[in-house]
Amino acid sequence: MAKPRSYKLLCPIARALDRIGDRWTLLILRDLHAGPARFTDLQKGLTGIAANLLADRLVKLTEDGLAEKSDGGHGVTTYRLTALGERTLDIVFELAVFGAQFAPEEDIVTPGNLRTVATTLRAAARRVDVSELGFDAAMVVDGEQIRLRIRDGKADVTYAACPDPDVVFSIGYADLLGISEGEPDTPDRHSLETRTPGKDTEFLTFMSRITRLLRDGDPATA
Amino acid sequence: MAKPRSYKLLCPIARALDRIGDRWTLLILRDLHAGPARFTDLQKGLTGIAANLLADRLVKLTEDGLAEKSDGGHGVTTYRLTALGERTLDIVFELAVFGAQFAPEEDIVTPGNLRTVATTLRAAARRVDVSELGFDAAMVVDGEQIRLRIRDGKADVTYAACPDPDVVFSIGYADLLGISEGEPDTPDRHSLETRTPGKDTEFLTFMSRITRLLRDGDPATA
DNA sequence: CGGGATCCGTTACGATACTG
DNA sequence: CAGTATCGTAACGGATCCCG
Repeated sequence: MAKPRSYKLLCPIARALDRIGDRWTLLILRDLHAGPARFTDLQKGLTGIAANLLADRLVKLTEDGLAEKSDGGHGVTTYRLTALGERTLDIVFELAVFGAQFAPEEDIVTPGNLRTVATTLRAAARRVDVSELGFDAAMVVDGEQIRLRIRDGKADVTYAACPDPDVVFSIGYADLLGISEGEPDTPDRHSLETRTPGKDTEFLTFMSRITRLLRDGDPATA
Repeated sequence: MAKPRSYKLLCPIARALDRIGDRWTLLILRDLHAGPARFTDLQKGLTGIAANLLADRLVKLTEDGLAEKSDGGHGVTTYRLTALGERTLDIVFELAVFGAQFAPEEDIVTPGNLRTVATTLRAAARRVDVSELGFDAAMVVDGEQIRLRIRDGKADVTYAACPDPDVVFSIGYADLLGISEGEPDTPDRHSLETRTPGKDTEFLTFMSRITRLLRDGDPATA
């Protein structure tokens, strides 16, 4: 890599932007927060970022110690965040809260996968109190599975299938976003299947805290 | 303005980046968080951003409702954040915490003013408990004045002179950053002048909370 | 002098094609 | 599948000029 543009300022904000301020970089981090991903997974989730750009960004993220190659098993290589890279989750979360205020463009392109949803949920879940909750939920958004595992006061959200879930929650992407941005939820916008009695209530409690946090941006009011 | 690049994604993170993801934009917001600024103030604080870029960015920020022109008095026009623009402070703060972990470049360029310092302090101050504190402090960093006004549980930090301060705290920019990033403070790195007896202790309490927050990124431990 | 607009060379981006 | 190579286009960066 030739040395890229840098602000060369002492300011910590500029130092951060030198690492993650390039176009696409924060969206790549967003998708990586959903769990390890292959090159092609990332390319799909980012709606057709040019392959050379994705390659460049992954090299830079690796050089800066935010991401690394890992063995995904079966001979495939995956990329995943390092401990340093994980620390961008708070930035990503604040961006999500801020961005939710704006109306989407007219001509939306739909992404090839919904890693983005898992990341937004993960970021929000880390900020709400789940101390009295415990369940495994499969969240099915437009047919794609997101695994929510709540236990011991910690929430783990990953873009992956959830084996043996307590509840299965199905919803469309547009409905989910709308609800988390303040639109009223109605029974026809989602379906909830309970496999372990009582866990549905816990799940709904969790979801209501998440959506309130995303709407208000402030854990204190959630 | 011709329509600029846009991710055109439904994802709230992408919607945020469509507004503030362009190069320089977040640094402009950073400087605006320190208070209303003239075109030239911004140009100085950003170490010589090209004038056309700054003009473009200000137009876009205005169109998107994040900033607006205002009358700075004496016939000068200034730019300031709107209520919507103010909401980027959490993003800027998370960037500062994240960026503080990285060593600065070898060949640093020094900015024409230290608005950046006021913003970082402002963002951090908003997250620490100041309920039992109350003072007006003039913070002099490399000769530039930052006003800290703490009262009624709220902290207001602005890049401006502070008339009649309770304490005057002087320090160099590099020292201030170093201390807030974990280096030990020593008496020779700063000077503290007390004009209202007792307020120096309050000020030092405040500063220790701020630096701990910036170092750890977590208010709970501060 | 502050607040830009214009011009132009350089760099980064984006789309497509191609390769191990 | 996981990238590399090429190339046209758009954005950036520096300089200069303009206007009140």
